[in-house]
Amino acid sequence: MIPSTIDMVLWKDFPKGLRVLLLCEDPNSVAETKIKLEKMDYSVFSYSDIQDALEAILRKAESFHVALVEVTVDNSERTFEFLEMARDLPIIVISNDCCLSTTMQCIAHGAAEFLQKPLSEDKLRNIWQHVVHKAFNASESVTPKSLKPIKETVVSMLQLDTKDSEEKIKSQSKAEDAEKNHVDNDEYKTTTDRYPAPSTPKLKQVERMVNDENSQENKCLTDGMEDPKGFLEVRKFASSESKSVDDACTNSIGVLNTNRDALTSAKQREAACEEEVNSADSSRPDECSAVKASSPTSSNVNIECNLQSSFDDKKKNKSVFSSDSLTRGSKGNKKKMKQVDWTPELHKRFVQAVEQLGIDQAIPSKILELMKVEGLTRHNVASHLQKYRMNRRHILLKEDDRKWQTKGDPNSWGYIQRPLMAYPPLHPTYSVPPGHLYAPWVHPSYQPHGAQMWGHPGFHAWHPPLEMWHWKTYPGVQADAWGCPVIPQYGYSPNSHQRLPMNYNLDTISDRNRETKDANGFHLAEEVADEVVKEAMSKPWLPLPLGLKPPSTDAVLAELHRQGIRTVPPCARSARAPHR
DNA sequence: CGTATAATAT
DNA sequence: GATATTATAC
Repeated sequence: MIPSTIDMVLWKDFPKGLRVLLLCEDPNSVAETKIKLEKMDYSVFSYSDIQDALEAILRKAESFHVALVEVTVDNSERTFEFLEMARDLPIIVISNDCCLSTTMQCIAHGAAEFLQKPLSEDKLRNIWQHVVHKAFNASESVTPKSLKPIKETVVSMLQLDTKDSEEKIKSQSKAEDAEKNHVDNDEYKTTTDRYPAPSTPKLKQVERMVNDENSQENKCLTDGMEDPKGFLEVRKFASSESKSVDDACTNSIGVLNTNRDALTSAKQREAACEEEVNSADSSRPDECSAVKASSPTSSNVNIECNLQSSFDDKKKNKSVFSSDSLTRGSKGNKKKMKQVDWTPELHKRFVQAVEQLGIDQAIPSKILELMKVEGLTRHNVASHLQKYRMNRRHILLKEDDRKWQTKGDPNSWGYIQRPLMAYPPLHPTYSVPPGHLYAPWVHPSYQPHGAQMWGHPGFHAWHPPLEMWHWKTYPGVQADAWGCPVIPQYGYSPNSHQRLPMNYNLDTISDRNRETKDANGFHLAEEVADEVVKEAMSKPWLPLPLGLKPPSTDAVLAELHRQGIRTVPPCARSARAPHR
């Protein structure tokens, strides 16, 4: 299963021949930089037009290993778009502009680094580090093909550099073969950790990581895994993108990430590391691990957990060596926790699937099918659906209570308020009071990361428009509301990024969610209305929830009378019991 | 499939 | 120690 990395052909003089996409609108600048880069044996493909560069990337993304892009005050918007389009590549932005806001925005849009011009030789020479970083840290599924050889090369180099590593890796491979269904569970880590400490702990970590990566890659390849890009995008943004390449690569390629931020987030996701040792369920061997493999952070979880353990003995004892996990391993009959982390993205996919089906058609198997998330099981979906429904019910009941409380006083303020809307009217100027009717659900593990990531002192100086983050992370903002439909926001354009100024027919490529929103906007609205009506009909005793106009009292009485019903109990349970 | 409940995390 | 989340049993 594990490809023998030893057989890999080494990339001699590694950075040499690395293919660099260079994009500067100033022709002189392009030429100048190109020459510099070529002196360092990079292969440079230069463009002075964003669209040309974009087309090149989209035509053959794997032609490049890294992109060097100049941003200017004039082209920043388009450059940001470019960054988004080329997210899978490591991108270094260069600029004369040293404004923090610009820098931030570039990084936020996916740039790996922001280099101030003029470009020194040193700066240019080191751009390969970003390639390595990306090769290791991007999720398997979004890693451009061009970066895979990089990883292999680095792996090979590391192996050659360490005498006993090869053996260790073999051992690990065995361990993994034995446990190949559980890529990053406790036993796996425990097993590897049990081996005698090699020369340097850090190298050990790297090797382990490398192995993890390989195994995941293997799985992905053999599974022909689908890559729901929209789903992956955010996590990538939230985790690996934030890592500093300088920290990672300058000292030693091996120390991929030792900064505390990552460790902190590792703490938060420690749960993900803690897994069943002896996952008894062999009926769907690949699925459990595949979920993790399909998540871009999965490898990072491992990395971070490993790093974490080396930094934090207490945690290590708990998460890696705890008797608990060993016991579980021997027994192998306890519940596996957290095979699936319902990240906001995953949840969004879920919600979208549910809505696409309509609430009454939304059964686990169909949702699962629609979600197209590799490795997710029907059980996972069912479980989540259960929670989703309960939440939904809860919300509806609350609203109902409110209505009942005011039912006797049609003129009361509450009653007038009553036409409750699950979503704002399709009007640009309408905004939902946050948490008013339906509190948007934000995954607890998401925001802290973001906060940490941007929590450095300079951050608050530049206040990023909130909408921007929404756009980046939650294109269908409402999609994350529990039990609340995903609502297209017609006419709402938080900032100029939202609507692409460019004529490329590519916008849907980079932002699937926008596409979804636009393409399904009315469809979703219909679904919503449909669902609401069904809900109302199935629970006639409940108040009409969504601003549906109740029939006039006269009309109701007339109809009842027509059906022969003359007296109506105050709380008639069902209008569908028409018999006398 | 849907719900209840156990196991675990926070 | 209550609550939330997820897996699993029914």
